Amino acid sequence: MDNTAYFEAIFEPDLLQEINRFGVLKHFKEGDIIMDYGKYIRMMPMVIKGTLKVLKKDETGKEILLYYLSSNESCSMAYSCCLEAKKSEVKAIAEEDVDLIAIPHTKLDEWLCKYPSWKNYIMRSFNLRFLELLKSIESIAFHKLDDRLISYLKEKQRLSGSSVIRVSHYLIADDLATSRVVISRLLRQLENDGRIILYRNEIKLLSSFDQA
Amino acid sequence: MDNTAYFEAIFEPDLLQEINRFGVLKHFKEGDIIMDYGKYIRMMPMVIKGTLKVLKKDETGKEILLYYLSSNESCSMAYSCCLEAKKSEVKAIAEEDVDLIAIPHTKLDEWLCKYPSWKNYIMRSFNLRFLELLKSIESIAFHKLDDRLISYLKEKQRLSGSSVIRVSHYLIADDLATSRVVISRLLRQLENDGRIILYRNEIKLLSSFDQA
DNA sequence: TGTTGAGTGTAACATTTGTCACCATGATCG
DNA sequence: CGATCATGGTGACAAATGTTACACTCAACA
Repeated sequence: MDNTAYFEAIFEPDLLQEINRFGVLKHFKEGDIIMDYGKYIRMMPMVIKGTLKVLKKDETGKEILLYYLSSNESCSMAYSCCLEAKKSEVKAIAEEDVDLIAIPHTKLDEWLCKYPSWKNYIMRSFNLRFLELLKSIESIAFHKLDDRLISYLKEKQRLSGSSVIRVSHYLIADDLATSRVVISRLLRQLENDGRIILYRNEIKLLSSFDQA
Repeated sequence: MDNTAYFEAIFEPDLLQEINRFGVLKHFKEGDIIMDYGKYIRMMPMVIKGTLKVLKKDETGKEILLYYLSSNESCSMAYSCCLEAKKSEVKAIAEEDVDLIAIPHTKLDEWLCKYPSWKNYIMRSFNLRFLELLKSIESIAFHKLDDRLISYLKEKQRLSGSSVIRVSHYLIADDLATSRVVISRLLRQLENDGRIILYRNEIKLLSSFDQA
């Protein structure tokens, strides 16, 4: 196991041992479905490496991106579902290759009382999830598609660490719950404004992109 | 204190005593602001009586309704904020007269370990809040305004227990983050379809309203 | 080499939602 | 009674987004 430095910094040794003993290390490849609608949730995932995205769909099957989960983050929504063995309302897909530790829900509860650092971690995770969902609502409710597209591209840039983004117009349209034609139209506009350059399956953000 | 039967049913006597000792009973009148943007949160509210609504606003001040909180429900978003003494991202207004018990955050933590029924209550609350936010996202992202208006009216009907809803077009427009003219237009359409009757400050849902 | 499929550009049009302007009505209060 | 204000009805138009249809390019591959 690598990349656990963050956890070593915030958890006491006893807890780390328990995580090692009871947590189940899982690997997913880019595109793998980590959690799907309607499946029962019995574990909470802690992401060690990589990024996954969390989606919600409507009755007709159209999906929208809720947020990303990266290294050291957890999906506490999963935790709150464990209690009553609820079915999932969301889907999670590996955006890149992902390593995560799945913690069984019996331990989640036990550690809550036993380790203050665990309780803090969980509470911070709850708070982060709420904030992400609120951000998502704000974006959908108050911002026009062109703004949302720009935010989307910036987030991709941040996650990949590169200003060249490998993604098709179709995929963007799916994540923003609109159609490909609309996205192509807006991207073309951004290109005309000299903020990006479009290639096949690739978008290059220019230095002028960050304006406004 | 009245209307605490629900809590008596799910909490053990010891915990009820503690709630009585450390919880602060507060009253709000219809329209009172219970929590506002940017204020620090140090308590978690448990609603005893009445209904309050929770809003989020954008930079320009436009607000949108997130969800309602009614009897026996708690805002666990507040709880998760307590840990780091965060500022509120949302506003809460009394929809009708409200009685609630405010629990100081030190006790929140303490009881989590001490009383399993409290932990269950809190976890269920977290889960409910997540589900409400997801419902809100689904509504905004996937449904047209006419559907959202219908859902809004149904929710009002459910909360008031009456098919006569006292509300102005302006208020609906605020809650749905749109303009009065748009709402008036859609309501007129619903009236033409024979599903509602419009009066001043009042909307009557007909029996045909529940269709489709 | 030719075929196939995914990705993209683009026009034309429909629908939904937002905005502005103006008027009408009913409530309140001096 | 008359002034004022909140509420809501309506037309006209603008802007944003959705939809359909079709052409073109590129990569993969038989």
